[in-house]
Amino acid sequence: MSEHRPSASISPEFALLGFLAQRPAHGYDLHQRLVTELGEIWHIRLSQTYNILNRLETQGMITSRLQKQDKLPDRHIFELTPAGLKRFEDWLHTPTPCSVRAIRVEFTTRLYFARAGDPRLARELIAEQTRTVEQGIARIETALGRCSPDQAFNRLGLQLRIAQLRIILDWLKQCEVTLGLVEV
Amino acid sequence: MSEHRPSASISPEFALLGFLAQRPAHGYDLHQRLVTELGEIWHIRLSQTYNILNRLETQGMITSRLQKQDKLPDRHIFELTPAGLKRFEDWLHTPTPCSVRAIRVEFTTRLYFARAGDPRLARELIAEQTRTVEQGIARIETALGRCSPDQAFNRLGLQLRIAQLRIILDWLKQCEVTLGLVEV
DNA sequence: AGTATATAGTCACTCGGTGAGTATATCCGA
DNA sequence: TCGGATATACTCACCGAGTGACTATATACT
Repeated sequence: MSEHRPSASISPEFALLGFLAQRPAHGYDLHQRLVTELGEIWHIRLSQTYNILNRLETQGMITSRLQKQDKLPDRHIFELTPAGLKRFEDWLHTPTPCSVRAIRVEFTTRLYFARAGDPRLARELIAEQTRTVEQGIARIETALGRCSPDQAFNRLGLQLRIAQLRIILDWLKQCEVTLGLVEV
Repeated sequence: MSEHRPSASISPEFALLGFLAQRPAHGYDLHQRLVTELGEIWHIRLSQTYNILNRLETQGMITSRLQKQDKLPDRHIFELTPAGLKRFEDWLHTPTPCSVRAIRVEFTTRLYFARAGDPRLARELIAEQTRTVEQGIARIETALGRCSPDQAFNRLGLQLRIAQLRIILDWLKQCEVTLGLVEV
C-alpha cells in the first residue's frame, strides 16, 4: 500500500473534502463553490474535480449515491466517510511546508476552512505558519552562505526565494488584520 | 498528434536539451550537471531525468548510442537531433508566462543558457521578462479591483501574487547587476 | 571484512491536469 | 421563431510530473 503522500504535493482535494465536511454535494456544485470561493487560488477544470472525486471514492474517503432528476441529468451526491473527515481534519492542523507556492495556495485554503470553523484556529495557524517560514528563511540563508560565489544562478534562485518568503511574513500579518483575527 | 503543450508546464526538459546543446552526454552526467549548476532551482531525482530523456527520445528530440565500458556499466550517450536543437532554441527565445514559480524556475534556467551562449540575449530576456511581469501585475490589479470585498480569500491570494511579482521586478534588476550585464 | 558511496541505469506506479465528447434545458436577441 | 450561447452534469482517454524500489559493479574508508 506504500502510502504515497510525499506531503509536498499540493492538491485541491482538501478543498473538496472541506466543502463536503460542510454538507454533502455533487461534483458540479463542489466545482462551483471552489471557483467562486477560491477561484483566484485554485485554477482547476471541472474534469479535474471529477478526477479527484473518483480517486477519493476509490480510496474510501467519500461515498456517493445517485439522485434522479426528472429534467436535468442525474447527480452523484457525495458524502464524507469518517476516514475522509479524519483526513480533512488532520490536514487542517498540519502546517504547510515552507514553499512559496504551497503557502499561497494550500495554506490560504487551510486558512479559509479554519476561519469558517473556528477563528481561533485560524489565528493559531497563522502563528505556526509564521514560525515555519522564519525557519525556512534561516535554512535557505544557510544554504546561500554555503553556496560558492561562482554558483551565480543557484545563488540568484536562493535569493529570490528568500525575498519571497519575507513577503509572505508581511502577508501573514496582513491576513490577521484583514480577517479580523487581531485587535489592531 | 494534438500538440499537447499548454505552455504553462514547467519542466526541466529544456535544461537537459540545453546541456546536450553544449555537448553529447549520458543521463547520469546530465543529472550531475543539473544538480551542480542548477540544483537549487530544480530538485529532480535521477529517475526523473531518465524519464524525460526517454520521452525526448521517443519524440525524436534526441538520439542515443550505447557506449561500452569494460569496468563500469554501459552508458547511453545522448545527442540532440536538429528537431531537438530547434525546440531548445525556440524555448530560449520564448518569454516565461507571468507566474511566480515559472519565473523562478524556468526563467532562471533560460537565463543560465542565454548567458552561456550570448550575454546580450540574457539582457534582452531580462528586459522582456520585466515587461511581462509589469503587464501581469497590472492584470492582477484589475482582477483585484473587480473582486468584491467579501471575497476575502480571493483578495488575499491576489494581493500575495502582486507582492511577489513586485519582488520579481527587483530581482530581475539584481540579475542584471549580479551577472554583469549592465554598467553600474 | 564490511559499509558507504559513486557510477549507470530500469521499471511500475500514482497523481496532476487537459481536451474532447455526451446530453439536456433555458434564455436571449435577431 | 429559430439559432446560438450558456448552464447543468458529467465521462473518458490521454500525457506528463514525480517517486520509490530495484539491479549491478567499482572504489574508498574504517
